[in-house]
Amino acid sequence: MKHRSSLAIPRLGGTSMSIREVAKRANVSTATVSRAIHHDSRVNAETAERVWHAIRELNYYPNVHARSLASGRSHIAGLIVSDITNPFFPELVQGFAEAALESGYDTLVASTNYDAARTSLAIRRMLERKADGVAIMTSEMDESLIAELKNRNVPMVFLDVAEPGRLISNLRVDYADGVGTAVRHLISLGHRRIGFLSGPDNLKSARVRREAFLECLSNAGLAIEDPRMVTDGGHRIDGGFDAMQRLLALDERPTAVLASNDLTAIGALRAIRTAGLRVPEDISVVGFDDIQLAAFTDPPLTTVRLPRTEIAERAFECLARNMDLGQEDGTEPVIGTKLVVRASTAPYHR
Amino acid sequence: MKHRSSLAIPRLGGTSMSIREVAKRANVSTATVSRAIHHDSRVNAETAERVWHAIRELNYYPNVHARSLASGRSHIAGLIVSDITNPFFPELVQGFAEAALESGYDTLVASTNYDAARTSLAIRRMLERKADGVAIMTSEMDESLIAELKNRNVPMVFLDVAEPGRLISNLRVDYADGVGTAVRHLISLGHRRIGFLSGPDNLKSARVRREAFLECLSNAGLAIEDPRMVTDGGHRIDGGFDAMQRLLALDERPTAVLASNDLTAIGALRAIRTAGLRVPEDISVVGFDDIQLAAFTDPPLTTVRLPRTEIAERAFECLARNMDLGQEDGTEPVIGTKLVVRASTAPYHR
DNA sequence: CTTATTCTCGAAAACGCTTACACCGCGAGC
DNA sequence: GCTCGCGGTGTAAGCGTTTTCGAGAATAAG
Repeated sequence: MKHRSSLAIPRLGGTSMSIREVAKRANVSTATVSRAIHHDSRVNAETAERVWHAIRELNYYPNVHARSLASGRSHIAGLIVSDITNPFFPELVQGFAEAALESGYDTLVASTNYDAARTSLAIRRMLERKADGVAIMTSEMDESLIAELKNRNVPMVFLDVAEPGRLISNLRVDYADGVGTAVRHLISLGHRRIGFLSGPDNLKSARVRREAFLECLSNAGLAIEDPRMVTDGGHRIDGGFDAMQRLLALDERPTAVLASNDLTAIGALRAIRTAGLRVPEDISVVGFDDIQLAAFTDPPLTTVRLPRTEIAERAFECLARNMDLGQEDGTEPVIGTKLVVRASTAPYHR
Repeated sequence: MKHRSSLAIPRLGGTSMSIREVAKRANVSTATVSRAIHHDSRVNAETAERVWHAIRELNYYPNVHARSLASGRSHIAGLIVSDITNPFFPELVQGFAEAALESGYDTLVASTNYDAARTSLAIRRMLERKADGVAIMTSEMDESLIAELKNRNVPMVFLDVAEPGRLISNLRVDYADGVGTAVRHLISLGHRRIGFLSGPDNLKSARVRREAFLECLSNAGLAIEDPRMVTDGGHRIDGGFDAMQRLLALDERPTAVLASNDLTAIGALRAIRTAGLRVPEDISVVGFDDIQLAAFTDPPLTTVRLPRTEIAERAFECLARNMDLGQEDGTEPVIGTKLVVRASTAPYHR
């Protein structure tokens, strides 16, 4: 028994305190130290205090790898997003990571870049690192991949894509309501020819928004006659720019447009101005998401706020329910939206 | 010896393949399997093939926690940024994570939010997760914290804050050059009264940019007379807005301004327009960073491009040199900048 | 044909923690 | 007076790898 590894070979990482040193110092066994650390009620209060004292004195903190190996829990929460570069996501990541941290979880972020191979790799990483739970905030997700997680009993939470089930939750954003208030806002301003800059068709949430738009319009007796009035802006600035140009080229161009997200709206803003028109005098535009930037476009963008921080927190809550409380059921909280009226919309005139 | 843990208690995570099963399947010892996995040249090619075959058949992948525990290496790279919500960072995170992934590292991101407590916590997390290396892309970093990492021989790389040393690298951005070309650009357009919207004073890089600005101007014989011509925009949109308003209120307002970052410039853009003036006809503005958004402001922003992806890749390279190649020295690559001329600058007239 | 090398490989210790199980007083119940 | 239960604690097995050490076979050298 020639222990003392750290003495033999000064491994990378240097000498690090182990639970044994704490045990020795506190004059107890390693088991008791472990129990004290986990606030196990079975250890005598006095003993526990002695242990904590030693811990502080030695500036000890447990080796997470050993801990994970022994306990089977990694205390890592996975978060998969489509594109961290999209301004929608950083706040989401931040909120999630923060909530996770509060519960003692580290967050492993993966950005799929809308790419199947990367997505698959992302799941693989979650599996390898043995994430205790995974939040999947992207829709490009193969069934087989989530099956892999399901098989291993990894709790999951989705954003608007899956049905809740065992260990699976889903956040449902009330897009219909959001789109509805936006459209009604436009209608109440007197607009009748309203265009829509949709998102990529393979994105469920984008489809939902478009459907909601269409339905809302026909409910108001304004059903779209020209199908070209809804056109794909790809949820990106340049896509929005192009899409808006198409709308402007129409014989009967819209007097107002609703964009499927703010990036698209920003592109539209530029296209309109480039065409020599003014917002909101000539055309009103409303976005969707309310990214931070929306308040600083020119003019400031009227948009439907999608509460990212709330989404993030709810998402982690869902996971925590399964991870910490050991519940097996999934839930489906509804996320509300809110119209933020700024200066890119105005009454229709002329 | 009652092994079969996975049979006894179906732990969370389900039955997971272990190296022993592979060994059994390939008719070798676990040691050989381990060696085969690591492409150890000492294992016979034929045996290795047999092992790999078994691995594929069983869909086996190693338990990272066991691996980390035994090897002392976590294959986790830490990345600490000040604010992931700041559009400057997501690209950085993305680039870093990507580079890391290619070398088999997962990235643990921490956002300090410019807060000392959080920063301290971030370091702690890196320590606990035993990150093999840490990239520190924020300047609010206490000496004592980095000492903690240094003690444990964790390689580090900084962005413009530290001196390189043992296991410590530093990326040096050539701000002087960037600011220089921007100022010369403005001067060549005929501008003589040039204002500066600086960043927060506690940020080293912000100070450097301001100094460079001042020096560059005096080199050109245009030394600033009115100290109010350089004012703090806080590196944020609203800060830039306010700062620009202060500049506009001056008796002799500038005909061009250089902002310490793009966010500030965007705020300035709005302030100028709000004051009823036009960019670039009345005032030219140039930003710094070239965030994605800069191409889509109105007008598109002339700015100094700071290559974030390159920074990210270089940063990881620096760490990898120490982590993988085992070199002990640090380096200090210089990161160049490039002026991107768009439409927010124009010749001075009248 | 023996001895020294080189190749391959296996046994088993070690990594640092968790946890099932055993154990040891000690007051309570009969 | 003896068993029972229980709060507290220690012992040691086990988590799934990596890695040292040495053994055996095969090859090279003498």
